[in-house]
Amino acid sequence: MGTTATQPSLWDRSRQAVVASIFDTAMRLFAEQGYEATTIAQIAKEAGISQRSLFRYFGTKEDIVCGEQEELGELLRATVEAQPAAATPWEALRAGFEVLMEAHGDPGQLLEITTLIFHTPPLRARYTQKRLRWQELVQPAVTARMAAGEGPVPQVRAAAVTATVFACVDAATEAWVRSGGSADLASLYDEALAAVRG
Amino acid sequence: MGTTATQPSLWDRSRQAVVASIFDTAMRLFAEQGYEATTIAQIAKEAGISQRSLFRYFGTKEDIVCGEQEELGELLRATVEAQPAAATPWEALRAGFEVLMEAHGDPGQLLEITTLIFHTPPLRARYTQKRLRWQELVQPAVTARMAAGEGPVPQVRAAAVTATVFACVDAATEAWVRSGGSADLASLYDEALAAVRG
DNA sequence: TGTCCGCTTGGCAGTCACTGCCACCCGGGC
DNA sequence: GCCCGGGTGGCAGTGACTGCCAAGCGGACA
Repeated sequence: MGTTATQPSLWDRSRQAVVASIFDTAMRLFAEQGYEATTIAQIAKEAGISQRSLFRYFGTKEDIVCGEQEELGELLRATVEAQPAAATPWEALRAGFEVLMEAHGDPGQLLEITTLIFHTPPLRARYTQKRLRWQELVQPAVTARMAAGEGPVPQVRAAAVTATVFACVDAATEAWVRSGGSADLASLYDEALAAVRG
Repeated sequence: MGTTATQPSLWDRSRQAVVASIFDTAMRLFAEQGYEATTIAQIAKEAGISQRSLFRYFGTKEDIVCGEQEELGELLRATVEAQPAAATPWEALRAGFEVLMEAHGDPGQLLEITTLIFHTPPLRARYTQKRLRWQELVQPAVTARMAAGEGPVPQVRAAAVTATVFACVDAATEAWVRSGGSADLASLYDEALAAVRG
């Protein structure tokens, strides 16, 4: 997919507009009444769209909030694999997450989304499930970097390293949310990893 | 009766019997047709109980499989807190999981349950969600052990250590499932943690 | 023994997320 | 003017789950 730098295409444009409209409406309602108390019917109505069409844009209610993770996973994988061969898995993954953080435009909105996810159990479950997919995506790169100079790497070892990095990202994100977004996410991550590996 | 620890109470007994009957029926059907293709109505019918009552024993379909995690969390917390004060958080948590593994009677059934969970995304999401609760339970004990001799411990650090241990348990469990139960779970865990902290 | 009481149970109707199906509309090519 | 492909809405249905209420059942007690 890296080849086709997909142009806006006028058709995508309107699609993006509809998606954004649904998303904004939903986030407003979630903030006003809570996630569970807001029904799909209500979101569709206020966004001026049929319930049926809403499900064509977002497969599930959870995906209205957690949807964009899909694309970001690919970016993470590509970034990690693009790191210099000399980089350790830890360094490569850290670089990957650094890019992800920059990739998100509005930091205020990111905080809003993340806070909602971390305070809503079913959303957090979905979020974790998608991050599991990310782990599978970067696993090959991690395995390759761990194999440098030595024999084959047991899957457990690569899986453990990957999962640990994600666990630290999680701990850092939680602390970031708890701080109301005032703390520095990258510093929190470094402190988390230092506590583990230090 | 003599010791206050467990009161069979005759009433609990029949409850346990009903729970086991529902559980066995469900696991059989899940194995035959898959988790998603099996409906609550079908489980209730084959277990000879009304749908309404089934939901009184298991709040959700997922809890039929992931239900017993609730009680085990308390056992984990108690065990970790009961470790000698000199034990590091890593040692205390490892001891906790060791007890958990022994706590489960039938290892074959444990493998069956775990395999099902790891192969069914919504179940795995639920499972992860419950393990998050375990993390909250043991967090105080971890914090206390990290504070030994030093100043207050930032929450990120304790959360990172806890989450890392759980990540390694997860990696080990996945490898264990992949091996069909033939590998040794404790050894896999040790190897996972060594890959991270080594 | 009969009666009351608390607890469990089952059925029923309703909600909500989500899906399949089909009829409809709308812009562009011929 | 006609056709046609893709987006859209409505509608009925499924499956998980909940609230409500009436019925059963065992024990306590007179």
